[in-house]
Amino acid sequence: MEALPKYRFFRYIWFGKETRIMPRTKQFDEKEVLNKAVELFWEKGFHATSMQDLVCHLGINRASLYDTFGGKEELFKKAFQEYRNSSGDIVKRLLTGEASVKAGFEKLFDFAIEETITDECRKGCFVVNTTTELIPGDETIHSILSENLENGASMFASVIQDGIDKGEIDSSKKAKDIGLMLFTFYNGFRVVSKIDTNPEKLKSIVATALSILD
Amino acid sequence: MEALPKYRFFRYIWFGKETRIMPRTKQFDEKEVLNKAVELFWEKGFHATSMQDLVCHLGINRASLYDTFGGKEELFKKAFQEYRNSSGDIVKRLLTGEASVKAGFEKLFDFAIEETITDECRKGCFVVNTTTELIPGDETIHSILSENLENGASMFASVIQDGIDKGEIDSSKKAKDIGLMLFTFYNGFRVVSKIDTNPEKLKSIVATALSILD
DNA sequence: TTTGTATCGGAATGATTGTTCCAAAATAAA
DNA sequence: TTTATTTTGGAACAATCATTCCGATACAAA
Repeated sequence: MEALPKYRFFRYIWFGKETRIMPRTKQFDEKEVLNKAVELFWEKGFHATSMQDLVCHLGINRASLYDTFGGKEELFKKAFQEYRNSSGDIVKRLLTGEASVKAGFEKLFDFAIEETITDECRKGCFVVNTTTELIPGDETIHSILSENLENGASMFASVIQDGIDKGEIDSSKKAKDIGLMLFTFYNGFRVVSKIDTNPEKLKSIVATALSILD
Repeated sequence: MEALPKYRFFRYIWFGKETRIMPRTKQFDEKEVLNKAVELFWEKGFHATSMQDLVCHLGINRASLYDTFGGKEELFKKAFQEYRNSSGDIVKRLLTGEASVKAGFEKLFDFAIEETITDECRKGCFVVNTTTELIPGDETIHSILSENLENGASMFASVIQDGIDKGEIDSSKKAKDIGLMLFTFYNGFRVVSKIDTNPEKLKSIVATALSILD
């Protein structure tokens, strides 16, 4: 026998007026807890992270976790979205905040190197990790990643096109092609820098890749 | 109380002469079964592949699996080694079997594209997948991946150096730097081609990357 | 203060995890 | 054929998995 649905704020609906009674408030900051989930999924990936891990590290109760974020998959997707939002903003800021196109790309890769040497547990890039872990698999994630690829490559391309328009970059070059290529390279860079964190080596790799802009 | 070790071929050892008795032989081809394990781990990764999955797809018994390959981790490492051996051979053959350096790299990337459009389940590259899944984590795997990076990049570099020596590539270029950069790009290419399998798009990305050899 | 309801802590659930064990079948040498 | 020993199939195992449930607690509104 199936249970009846549990209606919240029963009296409010029943009497049709503002007699809603507010219960106990949440005892944690939802954003803060979500950021902790980001850290954990980012480091270990979806499958290797257990709900037990999350309960331990998030500092909130099991039931609160389910009530607030849904199940494991739902929480992962929220955490992933949170990461994409914040890291997307950072990438845009780094790339467009410099005097020249090349300086922008250098800033972006310097930031990735900084993250690599700072983060002693080598989490890499959450998006790249998720790409290799969850394709093939979840279709929702796949379409998010497709959109991300599209946006990232076209962001790269538009910055380069600006450089071409300003005469900063040779007009024989194709912004779209180079943008897509550098975005692809960026993905590889986040893979390789999980293996080898030597900053000089990483800087040299970046310099060689960015020579395509000269 | 700990169990005594089980000595195999007991009588042989005991009497010190060739009285060994041969038992029942294995009813499966070890190499064949290992290749099926490669397929499964390659597609799903280490954590998402269960022993139950393996028992189902390998077609051999649970006990045989443990007797022949050890536990899950041991089997994964053997499967991973098998993949590295065979794919390493392929990469070397593709890269060095052409008339020019650039043609070699084109062959290599064409092969990757072919694999991408042939394999409808988008497994990508087992090595790249393993890098992002198991770092941070297993130190044995990490050192194998370090060695792989070293070998791959220096193979790329030596091919390029040959091209420079033959006057095929401008002598102002540094083989080691370009080799490392292209190897990094290759990693990214295997990530991106999990998301987008459009062969024309992929070919265009490769062409742009390889323009560094001109 | 009373009241109703959401949060909380933790136990409970059933499914699945990796691994081990054992009796029965199989087989190469004696 | 007998013998010794491994392979094999499947049950059994304890641990862990994601999820649900429930009584106690806490709190905003009445």
